[in-house]
Amino acid sequence: MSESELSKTYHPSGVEKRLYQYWEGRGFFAPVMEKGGSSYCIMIPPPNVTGSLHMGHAFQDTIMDALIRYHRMRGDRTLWQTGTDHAGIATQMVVERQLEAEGKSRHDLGREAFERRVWQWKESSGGTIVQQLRRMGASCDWDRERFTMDRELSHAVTEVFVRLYDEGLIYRGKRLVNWDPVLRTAVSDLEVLSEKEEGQLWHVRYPLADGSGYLVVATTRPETLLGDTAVAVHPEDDRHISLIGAKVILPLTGREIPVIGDAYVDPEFGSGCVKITPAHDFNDYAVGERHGLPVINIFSPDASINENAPEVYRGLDRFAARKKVIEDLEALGLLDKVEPHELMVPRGDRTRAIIEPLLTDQWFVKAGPLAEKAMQAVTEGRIRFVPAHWEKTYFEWMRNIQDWCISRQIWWGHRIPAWYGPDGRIFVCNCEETVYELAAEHYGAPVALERDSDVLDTWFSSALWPFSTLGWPDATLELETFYPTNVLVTGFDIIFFWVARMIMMGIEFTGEVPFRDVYITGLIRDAEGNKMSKSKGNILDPLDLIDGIELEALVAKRTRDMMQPHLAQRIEKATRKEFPQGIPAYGADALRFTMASLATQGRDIKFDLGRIEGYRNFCNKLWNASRFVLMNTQGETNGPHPGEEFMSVADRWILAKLKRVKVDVTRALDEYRFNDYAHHIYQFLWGVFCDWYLEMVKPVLYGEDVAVGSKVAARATMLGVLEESLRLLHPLMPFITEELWLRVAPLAGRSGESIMLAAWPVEDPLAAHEELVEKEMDWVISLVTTVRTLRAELDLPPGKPLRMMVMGGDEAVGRLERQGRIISVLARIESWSRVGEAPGDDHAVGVLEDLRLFIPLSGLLDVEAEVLRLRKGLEKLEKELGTVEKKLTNPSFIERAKPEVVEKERAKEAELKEKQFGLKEALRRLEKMGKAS
RNA sequence: GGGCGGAUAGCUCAGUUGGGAGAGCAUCGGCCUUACAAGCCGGAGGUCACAGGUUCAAACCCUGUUCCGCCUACCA
Repeated sequence: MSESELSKTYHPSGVEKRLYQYWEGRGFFAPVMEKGGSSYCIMIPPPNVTGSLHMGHAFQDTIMDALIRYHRMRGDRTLWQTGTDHAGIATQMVVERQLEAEGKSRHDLGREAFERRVWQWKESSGGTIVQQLRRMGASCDWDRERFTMDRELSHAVTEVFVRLYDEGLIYRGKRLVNWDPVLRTAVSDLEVLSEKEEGQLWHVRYPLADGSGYLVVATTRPETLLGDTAVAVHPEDDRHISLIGAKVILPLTGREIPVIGDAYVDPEFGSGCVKITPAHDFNDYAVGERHGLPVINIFSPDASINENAPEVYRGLDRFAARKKVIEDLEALGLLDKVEPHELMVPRGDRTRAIIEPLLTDQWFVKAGPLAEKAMQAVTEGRIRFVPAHWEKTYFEWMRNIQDWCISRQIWWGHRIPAWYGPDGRIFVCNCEETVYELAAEHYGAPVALERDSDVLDTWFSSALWPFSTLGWPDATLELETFYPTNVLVTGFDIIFFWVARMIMMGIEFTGEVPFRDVYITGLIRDAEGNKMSKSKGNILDPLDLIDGIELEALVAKRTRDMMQPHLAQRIEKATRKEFPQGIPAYGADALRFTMASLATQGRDIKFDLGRIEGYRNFCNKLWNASRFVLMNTQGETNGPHPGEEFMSVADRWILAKLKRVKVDVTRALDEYRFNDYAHHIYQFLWGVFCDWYLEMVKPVLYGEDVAVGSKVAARATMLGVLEESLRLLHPLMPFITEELWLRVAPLAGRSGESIMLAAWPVEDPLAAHEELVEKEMDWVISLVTTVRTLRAELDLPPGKPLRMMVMGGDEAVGRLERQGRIISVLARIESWSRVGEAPGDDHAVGVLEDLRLFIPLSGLLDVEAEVLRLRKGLEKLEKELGTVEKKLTNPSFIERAKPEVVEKERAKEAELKEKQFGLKEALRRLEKMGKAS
């Protein structure tokens, strides 16, 4: 490849798709099963098949891919198991909406045809998110992609259901459950979101049956009055205690219901009397059980009033019924008063419909025994949360765990493997043929069975994901190799939905935890800290950050398909203001690097476009540094290495720094400190390699009097360091590192088809002589910086060569002598000389440790300004010296602090004093001079 | 009500076992220096929310307070 192929700036669009196709086509993502040694596996949290990639995915996928690529490079048998989730309710809703557009309902099709239709939809439109994952550079093993409705996974689901049923851990029962009247299905309590809303509190008079007056009860849901079966008061409430046992007439129905005493009532609230509706409130249900109250269900599955209510209300929707009940009460003079009242309203997370507690037959998983073992796994350290504090959340929920309602009254999902005999007897079996045999055996003759029409909660199959995808219940090689998996990367919002349930199921069915570590990520928010949501119009699409998007397209995208069209205008305005130029294409690597650099443990993330721009620039920096290296090595002799004696101190120094960054980066990855990983490699490549080393190497490369061996050594070092750095960066920036590595590696004497298959750099500790080299060059850098600062402060043109005089100890002067060439180039020192005493005319003074620098200004020195500058420096220094001396004069510090700390302070004091002396000396002379003139 | 988290530079945030307050962005000054203006060089900027305590030493440990988030349960 010729250097002309590297453009002056990095253009990710020309690189990413090509390289991804290369990797995928060559099968680089699949684990090498024959290989021995350790294995490494991550299960992707299967995204909804209906979904598209959002920032949360981009974040988590970056982290997973970085870990996967890192371990693959370390030589582990590495599997990133991918796939999607059938998302029962969401998917059914999507397809029903399509049918609706054709003027049909799912009932017109019938169950089987509807299921076929969903499969069709899945084949044609379900692949969006997995294609988007590829754009992120995700190195999942696509040949092993799974879908929770696949035959093998469905088999695992049935198997688990049957075993749990046989163990008595699954049961069917009539219970009050959360009912979504729009979907007409039960949902679990986790799928209900309660939010504060403005409502009203109606105070209703309930006449006493003996005609002696009335009680007032307050309610936020007057329509449920029709199902009341008691009025409760607190048993120690003096105002009402005499009424316990009395009867009241339930308005509008004429039913007589008792007044009961129950400590559930808060005497302080309202009138101290509560209406009890066991069929439509979870608390009331409990009260009803305690007092043996009848349960009157007044709602149909669509939440309209049923035949248990007086005829005038029947068929009314619950909101219409409320209106009529209020009107009727008012007409009867039974409405005492109405107050505004803030209350928590439960809504379905999919439909936003108000959830209704409803008494129905459902299937439940008995959670207690499973939770017990799942908690143990964490207390015993077999599972570790990162950051650790999330285990508190986990325990909190596990301790209060409720039985899990797993049946859903929808069509899309795993059908419950239960059949009912003619007498209602339940047969649960993993095989449809066998179940008829079982029934025949039971009844003594073949009978017709009816299969339960419900399907299972999607999370039921997700809970099995870590082992069902590996072939369970068969004892497969994959299961043996990769289970338990190493780490689960996910958001805290599904710790309950998914993480806890995977742990319960994993332990129950494999005897092993499903994963060792759980890395919990924060939530990605917008720049203002708001949650990203369609209705707020503040969503950023990861693909738009990669590819860029024009303003008009962005506006159109954000305002399309709005649930509340009136918000569109505001969103458009905000979008135009925030992105007046649209969004530029930053590339996948910049996005990934940004995600990692923001991934600090245990905090939400405000996504800042400034960051991604900065990391796009970093890509460009790396690109150009590589361009520089290639320009200076292509067609040149870069090896064999001529031997250590030809290596410059700069060469040795950069190798020492590389050793350090290898250790830092590896540790950061091992500890899930992705921000540290990003920071260290960024700092090394930009702040050390580019800013210093490449500048130091230029005089060697370009110098005419430099030995050939030195030039070869410099080129070899430059190539070697770049090549290893690319490998260190690869897990985070797969594309640009591959593109560069394929050109750099051969020059560095490495071969290989891909950087993703290259070995992770070996870490080894710094030797003593390397630390000395490091120290010397660090000192050189300080010196160069001191001169540059002097220049800037004295307004000396950056390009103007300077003469310099120095006064100081032998070590400093020795360093100066050894590194004179580098210093003269980097600091633009034309010549320097050592002097025994400070020069007598006007010189600017700089101090570095015990070394004093004098820059002659040939009559240009502004004495007053110089005095001011030095005083300022002195002031700052003496402040620092003060705190150090305070410590050292404190006897208890000397006595009680660790010796190395005391030593450090002493050294610091000495260093500061040297510098103080230098500055004072300079000031004294200047002030004398000032007076003289 | 219960639980969890947060408050550090103008902004967004790091800060590992207690031991010299950091980064990026923004800002100011100077540079088109032969890899890179998506760049280079330099500077300024902090009462680590507040009040106590422990310690030779506290951004960090303990107690309390204020404010801000999130989760969870709710008073009908």
